[in-house]
Amino acid sequence: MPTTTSQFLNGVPELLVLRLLRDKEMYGYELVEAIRAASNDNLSFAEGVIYPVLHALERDGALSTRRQTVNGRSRVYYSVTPTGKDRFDSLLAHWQRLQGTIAAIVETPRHA
Amino acid sequence: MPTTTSQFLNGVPELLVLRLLRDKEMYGYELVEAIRAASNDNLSFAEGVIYPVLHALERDGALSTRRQTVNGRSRVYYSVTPTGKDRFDSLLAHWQRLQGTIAAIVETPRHA
DNA sequence: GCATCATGCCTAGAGAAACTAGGTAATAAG
DNA sequence: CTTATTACCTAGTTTCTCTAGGCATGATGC
Repeated sequence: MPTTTSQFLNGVPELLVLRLLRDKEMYGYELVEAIRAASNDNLSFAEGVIYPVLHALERDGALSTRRQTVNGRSRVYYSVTPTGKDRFDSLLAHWQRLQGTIAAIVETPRHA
Repeated sequence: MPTTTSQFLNGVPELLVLRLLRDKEMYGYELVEAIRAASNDNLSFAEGVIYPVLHALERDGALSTRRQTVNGRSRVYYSVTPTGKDRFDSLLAHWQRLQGTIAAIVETPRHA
């Protein structure tokens, strides 16, 4: 059974990636730090989590890429496509709906 | 990639099972319906999801069982042990923390 | 000059969990 | 007498996070 840590995280990396990239394009390594910072160190997804998510989203047409070399290191900048925006909207709606449903159940004094 | 349905559900069955059983003991089949009802059909976990969760929680000492035959059909009633209550509390705290973190990020007008 | 660390990319394999798709059996309904 | 409902169960698939690496360049310390 789970260690009670790293629970509930299914789909969260994808949601956050789309959310942060919606504000501005970023490269993978930058995103890893951005998620940590935006969450006040509450959340920390390693590169091994983020890169596959980026690749999958790009494959699905939700992200587009642009390559650029800075200081001799090549970066891959990702930005959100219209498809990606739609995906984020529906993901977010889905999340909020779920969150509301669960809140209603756990906060009920007695079962309905 | 996911169909955007059935996302974010990691750990949710366990959370709801513990929550509903905290109010009153129930048997598996009943729980499946209870989750559907408590969520207004928003959530619907099949028996193939719920039964393994119940077995795992029992194995971990979070649930205790009582067998009873009603109308020739045998039911296995589950109730929450003190261990299970602790588990629910920490699971819930973990969920709420995550929920708050995500809410803060997605609701920020611009990235922090 | 040389080692170590930060930056920046990547993937393979493990592990965990939900989900599908069954199977068994008894009672109730048509 | 056939089908639906109740009630239990599990094996196998899928999907995803996570660990643990590998590769390469530039900066820092000694």
